[in-house]
Amino acid sequence: MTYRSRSAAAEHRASVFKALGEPTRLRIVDYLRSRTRDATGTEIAAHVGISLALLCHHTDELVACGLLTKRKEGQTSIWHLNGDRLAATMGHFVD
Amino acid sequence: MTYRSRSAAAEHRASVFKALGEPTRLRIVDYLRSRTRDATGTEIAAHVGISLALLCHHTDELVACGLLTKRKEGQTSIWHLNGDRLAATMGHFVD
DNA sequence: CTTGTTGTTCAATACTTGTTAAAGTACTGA
DNA sequence: TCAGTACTTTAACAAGTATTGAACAACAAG
Repeated sequence: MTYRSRSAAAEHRASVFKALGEPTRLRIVDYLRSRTRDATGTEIAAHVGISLALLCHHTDELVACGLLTKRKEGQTSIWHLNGDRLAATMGHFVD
Repeated sequence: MTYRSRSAAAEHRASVFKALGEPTRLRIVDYLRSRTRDATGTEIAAHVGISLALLCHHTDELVACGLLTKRKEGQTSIWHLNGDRLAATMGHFVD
C-alpha cells in the first residue's frame, strides 16, 4: 500500500495505534495472535467476553485500519490477522 | 516496570497505543525521534504547529503513559522521549 | 518596575467513541 | 415452514477528549 503524502502515511499509522489503544480491541488482536488459525466471530466474542454486536463494532475498526481481514464461509464470518501490517507499523519505531 | 496482573500490563500497552493513536501526539513523538537531543516546549509546539496550551495537554498524556519525561531548566521545560518504553511496547508484536 | 518569554491551568464547546438493546438479515437443519 | 444460529445494523446515551481562548505564574532583560 502506498500513500500520496507523508502525512497520509502518518494518519494511517495513527489509525492503527488508535485501534490498538482500546483494551477490548487489543485483546482481540492478542487472541488472534495467540492462535495459529483464523477465528470465527463467536470464538473471538467468547474468548474476549463480549457480545457479537460489540464484536462487530470493534472488528469493523480493525478492518478499517487494515489490521484484520474478514471472509465469509456460509453464515459464519472468519477473521484473519494481518501480521505484516502489524509488524510494519511497529517496525517504524524499532529501526 | 512490573505489573500485578497480565491484564494490567495489557491495559498499559493499550494506553501507550492510545496515546500514539492521536495524530498530533504521534507527530510529537516522531519529531522527538527525528532529533538527537531533547526538545523544549516552544520547539515542539513550533514544529508540530500547535499552541503551547495544546502542547501541555498532549504531553501530559504522553508523560502519563511513560513515553515522555519532563525536566525543568529555569522557566523552560524540556521533554525527553523514552525510547526503551516505546521499543518495548512495539517489540511485543514483533517477536 | 515593565515588558516579553515560557509554560500551566481552567472553563467552555464541539466532537468522538464505547456500550447496550432491539430489530433485521441470512443461512442451516428438522 | 419453523426454530435456531451467527452475524449486522441502527438508534440512543453516557463518557471521554481535542481544541480554543483567557487568565495566571515564574523568570529574564531592559
